[in-house]
Amino acid sequence: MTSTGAEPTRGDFIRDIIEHDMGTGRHGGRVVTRFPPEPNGYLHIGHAKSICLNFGIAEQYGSRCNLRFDDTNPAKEDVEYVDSIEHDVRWLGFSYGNQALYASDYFDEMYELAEDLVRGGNAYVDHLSDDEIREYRGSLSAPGRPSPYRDRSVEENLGFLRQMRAGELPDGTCVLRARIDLSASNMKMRDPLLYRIRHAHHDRTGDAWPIYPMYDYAHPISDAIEGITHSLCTLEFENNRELYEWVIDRTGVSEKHGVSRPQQIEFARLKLDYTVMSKRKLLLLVEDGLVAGWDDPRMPTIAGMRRRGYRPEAIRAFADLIGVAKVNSVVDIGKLEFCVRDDLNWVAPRVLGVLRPLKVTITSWAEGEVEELTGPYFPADVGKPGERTLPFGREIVIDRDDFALDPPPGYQRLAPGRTVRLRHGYCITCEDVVVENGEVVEVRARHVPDSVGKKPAGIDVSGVIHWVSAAHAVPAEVRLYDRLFKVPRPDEGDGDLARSLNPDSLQVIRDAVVEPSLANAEPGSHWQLERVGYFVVDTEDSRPGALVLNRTVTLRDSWQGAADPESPAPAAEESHERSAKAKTRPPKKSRTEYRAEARLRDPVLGERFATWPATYGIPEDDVDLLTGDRATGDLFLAAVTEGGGRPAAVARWIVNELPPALGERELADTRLSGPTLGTLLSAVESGEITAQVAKDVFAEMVERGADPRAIIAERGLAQVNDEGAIAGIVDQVVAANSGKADQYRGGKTALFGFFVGQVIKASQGKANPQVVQKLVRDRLG
RNA sequence: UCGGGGGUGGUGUAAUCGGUAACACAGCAGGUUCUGGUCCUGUCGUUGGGGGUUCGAGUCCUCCCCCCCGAGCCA
Repeated sequence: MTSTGAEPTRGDFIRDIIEHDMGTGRHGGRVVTRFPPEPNGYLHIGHAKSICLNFGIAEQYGSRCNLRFDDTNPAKEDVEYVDSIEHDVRWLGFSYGNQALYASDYFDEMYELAEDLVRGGNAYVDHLSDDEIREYRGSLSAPGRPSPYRDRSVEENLGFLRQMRAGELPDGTCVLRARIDLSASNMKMRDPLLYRIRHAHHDRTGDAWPIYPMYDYAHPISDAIEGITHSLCTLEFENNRELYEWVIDRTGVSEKHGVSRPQQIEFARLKLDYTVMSKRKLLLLVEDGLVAGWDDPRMPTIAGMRRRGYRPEAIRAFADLIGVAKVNSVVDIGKLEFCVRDDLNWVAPRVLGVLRPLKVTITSWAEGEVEELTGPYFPADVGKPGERTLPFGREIVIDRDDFALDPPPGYQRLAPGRTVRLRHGYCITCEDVVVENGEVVEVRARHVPDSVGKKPAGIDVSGVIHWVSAAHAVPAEVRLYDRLFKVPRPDEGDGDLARSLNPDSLQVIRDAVVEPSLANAEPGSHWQLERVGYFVVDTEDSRPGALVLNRTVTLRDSWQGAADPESPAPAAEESHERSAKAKTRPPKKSRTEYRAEARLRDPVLGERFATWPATYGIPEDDVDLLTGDRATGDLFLAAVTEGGGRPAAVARWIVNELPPALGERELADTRLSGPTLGTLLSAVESGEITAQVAKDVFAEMVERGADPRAIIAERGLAQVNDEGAIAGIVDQVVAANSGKADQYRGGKTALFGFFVGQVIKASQGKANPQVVQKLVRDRLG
């Protein structure tokens, strides 16, 4: 396994859609995406997922992904963020042409289109206050009502809009609203705001604009202007899609630019456990001084992860690992750590460093004598070249954790009387210990002569430990980072972030030492301190002579003796109570209720519902489904009375097979007739054709009103019952899948369905399934 | 007058036409190893629940349950 940066990206539902669009030529074979951050905060790992998705698709199709700043709200935005965002995107390894784009570049065109909307009666200026607008908008379960200003003349509206644009009106005086539908069940369509007045200075347009467009207006237009084909956003914008399409449609902006209309596709945003992802909460951490800044190595920001020592390759591998879907999910942060280790394993040279030094005197080694040992930078399995020298002398230091007076079972380190190997060096045997105030302050040991690179004969070596020559040790400050929060879901509960913080998320060790080869390590360089973890030389605080190392991630530690204080999250007892938010929402009406209402409105349906169970002897559940509308019931009636179908069979077929055959169509829009349905079902019941074939025929009947008899006759679709004929197919299938046949005989009986399926498929659905089953069973015995 | 989107192992994501529930992480058990790392092997599952259609259902029909989103002059 290698670092996964170059591995092929797995398919996902978005790429499926794109593939499909390429096939149908929906966008003229083009794929153009965009990443549209608002410059009001730093990018985090969640954005990284979106960046990898959008830019990854562009790379995959050899096309383009635009970086476009959604700078439509000057009150919240800042150039500081623009710079950091551009830097982060490039650091992740993506490029976006010559320069970043800005929604504000399109303000002129947006305004022109807004006037068009007014002229076309599709927008109006509303003088209601914000409170009134909210009130007039209604609620989730009650329709809104129109503003008294909704029906002013085009001329009046145009006049007000131009006053707004000219800066003649103070903030809040009025707004431009789309004129759609105050009773829409989608709240986003209840005459949404398009422009609001903001006498604010904009970083790019200066004071040129006293009005600014809303997201729902600016976004689709920006996409269209740039010729975006697939506009990917997160799930919470699903309700906005209808409005997105309305704007594209009513402004005609795509047609004006001669491009296909962009389509919005939503996917689930990334959630990670043991961290928070919302910009607001991250800002809170920074402002409250809970972390040292946006680039604090504990932050899930790209800047923070970079400083922590994560490489872009790891982040991209992570994005690839977690995939893209529409399910709200929470990713285990261990997966990120896995990607980081998997990446660093191949790039970080191995060196020795001691975090909590314990002095070891090699009593058998002459004072002042130094031996230059050598050690490769990489283990054999990584197989990269390079080595450095490791001076060894009478006095060395080892980690306190690597010595125990009273070693626990399974301890593979140093203890009184035991021998361990010093990594790349001699084996040493502990023969004495100096204790002061109950604490071991020095270990005295003898070295085993001639044990470098050789197994010492007759001596049991407990393990291998890391060490540094005391005389040559390079002092270092080591910052041990751990997850910022101690609970898996800091977002839940009362939301008091401070109380969920992990008090041990940062531990600073000032008296660590590392081997001399690290003395001039470059800021930003990655190292593995063997047996300790991966580290990066801090880019901000490390100085020549004052090394600062950040722990990027620990090594995987499978030693049970290693006390692991991170107790796994107590499986949050699944509460069967509805969530607080769910309770505030009105209940949905079921389909049963809709059908019942339809029957109340239409006495004919009501009568059918009441009498059919007895008249035709079919289950009430089926009757319910047949009597929710006239067309379905009429079809049933015709199939039974005119087509001679058996009522129960007709009902079952209409209930189970009609909806999928219909797809998006309405029954009334098809040429399906009751009598032909009756004919088809009689053919099935008599054994003339198989159910499988009947479904295919039925699809054509729905599609083009075909006559089942004709299709069956023309194509020779009669059911095949002849054992000899079927046995031939069975033999072919078994021969073609001899490996699977062996597996089956070996006990993998789940393959039975596979073989039956293959045979039936080979017979084009005509083979009698019971006969096929019997023969397959006989043949595979 | 409510509407929209979802539910596959502990976790994330797959599964052509309805036809072997797969891959990875984590866990557990071994093996290799001068890192308790890496690597290798094995092990762990009947798709939220019920009913139905079908020779065969994660996939189709149906009822129920659960979760998420929407009433900013935020994005």
